[in-house]
Amino acid sequence: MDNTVSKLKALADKNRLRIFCALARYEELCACQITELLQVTGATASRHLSVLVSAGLLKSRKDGRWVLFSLDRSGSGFDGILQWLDPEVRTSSSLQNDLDALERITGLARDDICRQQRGEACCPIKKGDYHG
Amino acid sequence: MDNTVSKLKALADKNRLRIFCALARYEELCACQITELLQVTGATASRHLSVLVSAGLLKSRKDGRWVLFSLDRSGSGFDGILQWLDPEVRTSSSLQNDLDALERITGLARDDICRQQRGEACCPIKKGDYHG
DNA sequence: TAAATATTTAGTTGTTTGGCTAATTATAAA
DNA sequence: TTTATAATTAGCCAAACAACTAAATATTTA
Repeated sequence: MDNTVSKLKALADKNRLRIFCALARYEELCACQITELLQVTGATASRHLSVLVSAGLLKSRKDGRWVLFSLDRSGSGFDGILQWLDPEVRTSSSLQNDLDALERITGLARDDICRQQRGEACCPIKKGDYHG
Repeated sequence: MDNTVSKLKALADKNRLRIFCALARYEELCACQITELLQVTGATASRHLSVLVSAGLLKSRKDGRWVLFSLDRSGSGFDGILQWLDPEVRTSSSLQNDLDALERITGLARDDICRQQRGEACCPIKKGDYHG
């Protein structure tokens, strides 16, 4: 039962539910893509992701510098969760907005997302490129 | 979506999940029976119940002095919730304990439950009964 | 090996929450 | 109509939580 409460608590937050729904649509997303979707700091996104992983709803794997997250479908009752959430998701305009945003985000190179999150310009002048 | 988050928040508490599971088994329970089950004050039980009602998971009706609560099965996705929670409930020993407790509680007269909760003895001497 | 960088962890702050007691409301009984 | 009482609301406190910034960790590239 404590396990079930953990899962419910993990999903009972708007931003974490957005993450979960995003991953119901996109097989894998990295931390910086989630950060971009939620429009919060990387630290905040990371903490939300760790809550979902701890609850057994997400799993993660490392790919070089990036960490990729996906749904952990092995948990008991997982299909029930999806069956419950699916109709809610379909009818939520804010979650539809997220899907639009994700289409853009997944179309970008991850480096560019991170660069933008650091507040740098899109195409900074690299050392040696500027011959004034 | 806010609606969905409300439902998840409502269920994401141990005591509220216990209430929900109790009502999945017993068609109707009054506030004092829930209070007895959770072993909290009546005020606390009442607040938990109101959270569940506000989220659209429970409904209530008045029966004289008592208020009876039951699952509100009309909400969208309700079956999905039950399908998810059912296997979790079956395998939880603490929820099984609750079912045992409920068997006892539902076997008592509601007046007796309330009297006990007020800290009175089972069969108090009524005014005029004592001729010392 | 040194510098850059994606992610996580630590530490802080304001808000929410779950419990209690006391006061209030609504119904039943005397 | 007064008293008793089941339930709710108000007000309080400690614990949990979500967000941030800054520091640490791990990996890649120069």
